[in-house]
Amino acid sequence: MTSTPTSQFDAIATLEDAGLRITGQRRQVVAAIERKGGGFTAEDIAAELEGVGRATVYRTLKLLVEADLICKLALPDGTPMYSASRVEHHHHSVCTSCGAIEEFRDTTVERVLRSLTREIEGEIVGHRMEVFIRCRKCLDSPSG
Amino acid sequence: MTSTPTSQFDAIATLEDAGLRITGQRRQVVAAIERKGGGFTAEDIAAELEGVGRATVYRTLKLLVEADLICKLALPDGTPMYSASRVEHHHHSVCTSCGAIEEFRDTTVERVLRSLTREIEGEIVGHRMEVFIRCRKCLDSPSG
DNA sequence: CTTTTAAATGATACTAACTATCATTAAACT
DNA sequence: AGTTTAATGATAGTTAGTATCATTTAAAAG
Ligand SMILES: [Zn+2]
Ligand SMILES: [Zn+2]
Ligand SMILES: [Zn+2]
Ligand SMILES: [Zn+2]
Repeated sequence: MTSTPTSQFDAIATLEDAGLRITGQRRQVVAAIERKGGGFTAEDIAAELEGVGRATVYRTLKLLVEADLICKLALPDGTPMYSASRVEHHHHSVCTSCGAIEEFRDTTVERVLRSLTREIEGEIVGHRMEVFIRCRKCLDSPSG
Repeated sequence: MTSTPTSQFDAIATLEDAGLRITGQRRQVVAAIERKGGGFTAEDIAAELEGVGRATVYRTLKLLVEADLICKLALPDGTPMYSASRVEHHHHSVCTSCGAIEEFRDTTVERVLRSLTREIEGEIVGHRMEVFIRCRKCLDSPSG
């Protein structure tokens, strides 16, 4: 992995630039996200940060999603997951066995989007693409 | 729209072929889905079919998703929506203003998938792509 | 450095979208 | 028609949030 890890200062600075107050709780949520690797749930964060209320965790995650600092996505069954954004525009691979989430960038996806302009009625305002995988770790594990 | 509408007989026959019992409730859920156009929620169906229990509606929708007769997808904020499948493998356009869902097929998306095999660690088992739009109806409405 | 003030927090209650339990009902096979 | 077993529905429980509102606190003002 050669991408730069998300810096706490970046996330905090972005919130600050948006005119939001930098509270201890928001610092804690951002720090917890940085400690997570691939993907996490809101409840993961809430459980880890006993000193931060559940409502505040959800409120902060929503702010971070709106600021494009994290992504909210769904497993095939709809279970919501969050994932820290490390590169600007990206898509996700999600392991259906262990839930591991990785980002990937692929310009061919964007090229497809441009070709869809002809097929789709209306104005395209965004898109989402998820690739479901069995990750290397899960493939290599004894349970196959 | 030139695609063939989903036939109730198809859905019922598919469930039957899977060894499931054809109950009055399942017929009613399938019929309700056929009456819907673009997209619907589980609660839409439950509210419309007063004679069918909510649990049964959710159970039936799950069966139909598993049989690929309907798709479950999410609005940008994660709100789950269902949409009848009319063509075999497809993706969705979702209007972020009114929630209207349309299917589209695009072979270039599948070509992208093949190219991703080189970029993504692990074995690709599936994918999902949603294009968010403002539909013609919403663009043409007085509120812009 | 205090004071001010509006944003943020947390406890609580509530909602949405399911899921589990289990006694009762009814497909479908004989 | 009788038997069996899947399916149903009422109820309660779970997960992932959102709304309310009294209390706290960040940060701007003095
Ligand atoms: Zn895995
Ligand atoms: Zn993209
Ligand atoms: Zn619309
Ligand atoms: Zn596809």
